[in-house]
Amino acid sequence: MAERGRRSELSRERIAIQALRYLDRHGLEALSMRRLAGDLGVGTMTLYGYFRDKDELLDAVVDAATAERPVPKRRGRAWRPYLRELLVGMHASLCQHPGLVGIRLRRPIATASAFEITEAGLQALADAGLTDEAGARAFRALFLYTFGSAAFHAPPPEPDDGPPWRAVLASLPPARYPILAAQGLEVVATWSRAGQFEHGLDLLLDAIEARADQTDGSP
Amino acid sequence: MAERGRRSELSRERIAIQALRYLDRHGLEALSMRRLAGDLGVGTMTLYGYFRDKDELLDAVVDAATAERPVPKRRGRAWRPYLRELLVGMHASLCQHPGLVGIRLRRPIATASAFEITEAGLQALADAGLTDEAGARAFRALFLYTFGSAAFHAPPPEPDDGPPWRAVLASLPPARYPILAAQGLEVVATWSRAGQFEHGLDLLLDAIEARADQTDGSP
DNA sequence: ACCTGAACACCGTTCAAGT
DNA sequence: ACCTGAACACCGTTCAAGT
Repeated sequence: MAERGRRSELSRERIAIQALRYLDRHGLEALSMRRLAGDLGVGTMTLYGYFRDKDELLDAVVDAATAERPVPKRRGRAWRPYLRELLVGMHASLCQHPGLVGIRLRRPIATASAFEITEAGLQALADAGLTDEAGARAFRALFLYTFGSAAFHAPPPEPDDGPPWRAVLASLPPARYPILAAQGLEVVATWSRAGQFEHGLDLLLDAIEARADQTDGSP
Repeated sequence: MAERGRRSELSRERIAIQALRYLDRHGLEALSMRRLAGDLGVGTMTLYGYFRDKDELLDAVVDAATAERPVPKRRGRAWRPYLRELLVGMHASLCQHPGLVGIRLRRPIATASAFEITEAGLQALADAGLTDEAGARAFRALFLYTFGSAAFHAPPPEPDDGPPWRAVLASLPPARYPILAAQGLEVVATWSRAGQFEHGLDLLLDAIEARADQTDGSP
């Protein structure tokens, strides 16, 4: 009898890709070795033939997501638009796969492919005229801001009962919270509006450019 | 017979403070209802008389940590040094209690006490001359950068086997990673050096100040 | 009123056994 | 070689019972 044929194609990569799909659909909390194995139509312990433990599998999931969106090529662009594209892409990738944030938070990923974006960013900042140290610090700041933005991008899967802030904002005593009591809803709406990430990113790039000009000694 | 007397003082606050201590010592992964109850010398189910579920307990832990470090008073200071102190304090609090990062990441906290720092920050930015929207966006950028910085501050409890990057950095092919292959260790060392957080914070404040001056119309 | 043991439906992982 | 059921030491939470 012809089998479904799923098991015959089992590999580290196939398992990681399926895990990423599971993550996108059900979230990090729901991803267990037992459920992933069931999804793949194999016994739970089969997965341990491909990965030492769950952490090693999650590392492979991060790599699978990284491979999905290669670091863009420079193609002669100026440092600033290129750097901006690097980080907008990283932000989009993390927002597309929100589960990755939790994985990378628990234990920083240090693989060669994870360093590709770092290399590209440092190169761009060197071209901008920053010293090695200023470039390293500036890229780290951009990375941390991008990661923080993605971490707070969406209350993962359940906005069930309306905006969770509304009741709290309405209850703030105006004497102690003059701004939020009056305009809290607008403030919160601004935060989740499109362009918020890019706004902060452009602030950082403004400051980096200003310092680069200073270092250059040009007027 | 005189009991140890621990149970008689049980309250939401006492439980939350003990949970925070447990979190600091053993990390978020290790904190279970069973172990916390054992720590307090009560049965596991006793905790459910004070909190509906674990999430509600974790919210109380965040509040306990927030109460520990009140939002500093303005006391007539200029907007920029004050705003800087607000965020340096938040960063220090998150680094002092690394488990809080994981809690707040899973589900944004929206309590009145969590909004205190927002109110203070928005007030400072209004004094700087930013519009309501620019102030809301700038504060959000500062908050997200600060949170991201704290999230990557320390690989929680185990740097066991030396720097985890060393081997990976040494293996990067210089042709594709010219900067990191040559100076990877210095780059990574710069990231974890004291002052990295403040460096990025000052970049953001520089850009905010520059835009504020522009809005003012002053030369 | 306040507390709690037993039980249920889950985890990740080890081990010894299957083919 | 590759796969896997049973078992172990855990979870959060419900329920019914204790005082």
